Amino acid sequence: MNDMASKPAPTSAARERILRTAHDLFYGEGVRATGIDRVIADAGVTKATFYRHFPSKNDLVEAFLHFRHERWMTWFDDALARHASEGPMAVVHALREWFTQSTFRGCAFINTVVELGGSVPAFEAISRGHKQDMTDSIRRSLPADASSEANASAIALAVDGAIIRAQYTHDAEAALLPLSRLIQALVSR
Amino acid sequence: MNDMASKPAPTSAARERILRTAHDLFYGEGVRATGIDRVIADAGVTKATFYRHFPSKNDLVEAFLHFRHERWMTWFDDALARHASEGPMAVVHALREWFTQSTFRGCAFINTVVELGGSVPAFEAISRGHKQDMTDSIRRSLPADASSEANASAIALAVDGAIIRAQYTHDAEAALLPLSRLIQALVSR
DNA sequence: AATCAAACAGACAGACCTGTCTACCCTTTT
DNA sequence: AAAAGGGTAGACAGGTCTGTCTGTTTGATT
Repeated sequence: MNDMASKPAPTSAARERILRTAHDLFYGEGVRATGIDRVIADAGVTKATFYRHFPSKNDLVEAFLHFRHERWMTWFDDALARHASEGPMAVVHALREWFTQSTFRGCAFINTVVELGGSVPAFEAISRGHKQDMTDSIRRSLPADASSEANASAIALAVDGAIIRAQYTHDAEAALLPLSRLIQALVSR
Repeated sequence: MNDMASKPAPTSAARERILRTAHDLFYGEGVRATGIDRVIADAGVTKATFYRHFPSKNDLVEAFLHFRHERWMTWFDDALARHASEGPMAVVHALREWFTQSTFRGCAFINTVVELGGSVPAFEAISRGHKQDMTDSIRRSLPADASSEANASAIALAVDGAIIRAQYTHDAEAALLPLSRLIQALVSR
């Protein structure tokens, strides 16, 4: 007997379309600014189908954050590897790729925490996990010595500052230049 | 003759109450999360009175940002002066005062830009002005040499990162420790 | 061929949001 | 005394939001 009969398919064409559509809208225009109806219309599904896969909007937001995490970390690790020859400056060159994209609108995790405040603690926890993973990636890109842990944490903090600055100035270099200065100072002590 | 007859009083008890109420709600719960009705109820005025002073919600948000700017910069300059004996670390001690307040919920300007996206360019411009003034205050707290300008810009970027980290970790020291490390590295080259 | 899950189609409820409008009151100024 | 500005009180319009519901069609498995 199968007592999982009530669960929808864990994966399906409709579910994928909903998730990808939600990703583009939530990231590009904001979670709060994007209504469920808009996701449904753009994904080309119906309300019943949508609610079969995602019982509430919060469930969709959570799926969006996980999806975004996978996507972003894969890109970030790859970009750091491609710029490994730049040493500790690899992160600056990686971020430049991101900041200059026309779709850039800051960090999805920071944005979501700011937009929804502390009203959904689960989102904050997911965001902390994301930032921890980002910090670990940065640490792995540094020479492994006694200070790499603390340096990675400091660089990650500066990266968040750079993301925010790129977001409100719409100027990648205005964010990357001070970031370079900070990293340079940190690793050349 | 008085051709300003149609303008409401530039200052009045009701207007002050609306603005202070809006400040607490907009900062504490978010601009988007706070409805006009809530501001009106908490301020103890009526809708007609509210709309006499602020023709639209956006007008109130703009007044809120100016009010917040005055309030925050006054505190920040004072805090930097009080911790001047700490040298370049003054900013860390100043921020500790803020981060440990129970009402701390990040930077009102970053939050507003993130919440409303680019939908209201005026808010982005006000936020850039605020960050410029913050950077200038930081610069004035540093020894005036050839690198103070660039250092202030870098520290301001790190401060934004620290604000964000304090906001999503709810842990002041988790933000202040890496910030200290960055500043220390920067000024001790 | 029968069955069943998944998707389609779209009406509907109930809440909340911004902003308008009518009517009355009180205080200050003229 | 009268006029006028700022306030109280609250109904109302028109839109948007999340989420529920009824019923139909399609397609794959059995």
